[in-house]
Amino acid sequence: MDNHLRALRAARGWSQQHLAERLEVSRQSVNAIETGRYDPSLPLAFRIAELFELAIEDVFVSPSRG
Amino acid sequence: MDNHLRALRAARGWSQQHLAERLEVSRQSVNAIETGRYDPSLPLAFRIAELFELAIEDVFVSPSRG
DNA sequence: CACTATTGTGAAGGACGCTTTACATGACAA
DNA sequence: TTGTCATGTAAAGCGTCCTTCACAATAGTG
Repeated sequence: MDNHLRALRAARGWSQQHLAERLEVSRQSVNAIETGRYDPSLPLAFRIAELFELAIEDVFVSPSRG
Repeated sequence: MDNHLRALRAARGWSQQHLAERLEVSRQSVNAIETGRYDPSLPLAFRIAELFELAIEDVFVSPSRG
């Protein structure tokens, strides 16, 4: 599942470390999601969307929608 | 994380088995999500929202939003 | 009664999400 | 060169997601 996390983070000038702290996850988790190694859990996806004030569908891209 | 899956399914008169087949998961997975035993993965949450033609936020309720 | 449909749950196993610790790289400043 | 920051990745461990097989309980039908 694709996502726009790196672009959203870069647009705010945040490091992975800073984003991880705001999300209360490890820096490695942020990195893994950005590099597509795995998808976040649903609760973490909610926290990410809320932090960026976007809908989950605007952060994560369903494969069936391209 | 709370969700409205049971109500959405009931509104369409579907059994857990029928919903599970449409989502391509097991009946036990549907039951576990409905009874709150665990949250779905993000990809499955997308499939559920798409099936009901709703936003993920309209199916699953973030704890931080009550 | 027997039979079916629906739902809830348990156990065991595989794959994934997230952690901590750790090491390596490249960019940039002193 | 030395030091720091940001990033990428690996390993080990734990809990979660999802599976199959299985059994129980309830409700409705014959």
